[in-house]
Amino acid sequence: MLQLQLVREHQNEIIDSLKKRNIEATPLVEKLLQLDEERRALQTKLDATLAESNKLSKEIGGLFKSGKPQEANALKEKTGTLKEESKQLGDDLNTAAKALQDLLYQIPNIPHASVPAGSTDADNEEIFREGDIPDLVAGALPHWELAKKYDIIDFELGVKITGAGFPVYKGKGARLQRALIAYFLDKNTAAGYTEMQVPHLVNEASGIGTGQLPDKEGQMYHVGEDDLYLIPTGEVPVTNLLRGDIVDQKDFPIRYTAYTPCFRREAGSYGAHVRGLNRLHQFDKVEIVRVEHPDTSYQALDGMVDHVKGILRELKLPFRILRLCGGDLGFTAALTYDFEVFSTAQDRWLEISSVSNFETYQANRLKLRFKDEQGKSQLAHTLNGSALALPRVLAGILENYQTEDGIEIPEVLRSYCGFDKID
RNA sequence: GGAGGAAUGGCAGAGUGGUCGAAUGCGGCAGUCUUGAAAACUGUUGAGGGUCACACCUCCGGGGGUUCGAAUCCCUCUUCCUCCGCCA
Repeated sequence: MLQLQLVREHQNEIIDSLKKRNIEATPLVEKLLQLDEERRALQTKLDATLAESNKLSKEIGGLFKSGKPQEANALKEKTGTLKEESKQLGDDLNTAAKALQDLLYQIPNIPHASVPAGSTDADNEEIFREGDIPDLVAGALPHWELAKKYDIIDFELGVKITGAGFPVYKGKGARLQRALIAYFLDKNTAAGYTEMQVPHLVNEASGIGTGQLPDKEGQMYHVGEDDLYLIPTGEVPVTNLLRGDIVDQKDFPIRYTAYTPCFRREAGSYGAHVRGLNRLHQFDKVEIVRVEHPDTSYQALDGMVDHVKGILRELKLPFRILRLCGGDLGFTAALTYDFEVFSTAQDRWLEISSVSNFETYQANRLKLRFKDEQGKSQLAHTLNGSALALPRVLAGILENYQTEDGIEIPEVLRSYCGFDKID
């Protein structure tokens, strides 16, 4: 959520920036500022009314004490009208504040200056590429064929017990999953991230804090009876650990990592490009989250990008990094880098990590602040990224490491797996 | 799931209808003393709105009510604790 004061002071810059998202925000912003003025006018009026009635109450108390009940009762009459007035003003204020809030929820984050204009993923800007695309044997298979051939992932079995998009990992496939999780967590903790285990269901306040709610309910599984949501990403519970906190500046950087399963309804996405592990309702991910001082958050973002690079290098997977264009940028992000691994057998790039700076957008909803040198509270910056999402990394490994007599396990994972080949 | 108790500032903990945004202690910050530190002493120390700055307003778990006036009384929800039941 944008800060109102910022909108007031930089109305035109904000409208300009939002054009990168292909949003004509002028009417929205104008309405917002108008509501804001209304709200403040109401607040001022209400405050004055309350001030007067507070004053009268004190006088009445004094009169009763000094034994002048008639005079006190005369004053009581007056407070009656004030009470009605303040009740009405209070209701109006709530209505205005609610309308303001609703509108504020509809405005996405302002893209960072470096975000390229554009409308689709075709407009994303490739900023880095590394790794050799392997020459595969003739008849190389996509991962869903490999999964069947070596009996390591069973999609049909998942359909039987739950539905499409809930795969069952078997034998060496299951072990490889566990190995990847352990390996990622080890890499992240070695880089200074504190490992956390967090709930996989969250309440409404958490969903609002990181921006999944309101409006994006449809993407999450909702447990109606208890009004809880299955997390679509570890970002939600991990970032919300600090909701409502005022942290000490000395605590920066705050760095967390967590493994969680992720649950996504993915309503309406079907077709050939979602085969196999490419798009699932339940998948595993290791997330990294940072809370930073505004002055250093972009350095932190670069650090996260380098960290993910390092992991992909060790795994020896060919990858590229994209700077997302305005049209492809998530609602709450100011700047996002996507990592994609090239899947040779599918002959396409697979997104395996997304690293973003949300600046104060989430922090404003979370009320996540810190004390600056002057002792004043300021909103912190929040960032997060995948390090990494498992299914497509697995797909990339299976497809790029296949040989005629089995799938090689990347060097760095062998000690975690306890085997060096799937055959 | 059943019965009872509780929820106050960073923490502990007073406060049962008026002058209480709230005693006191600890912690934090600043200072005095000291070569320096500790101790001791002095001062200071919640958040939000609003204002050029004040004034002023709101907040004692959340919501609603009673009252001229609520941290304090009533209703309700949530959470925590104790006991019972169940249980990995």
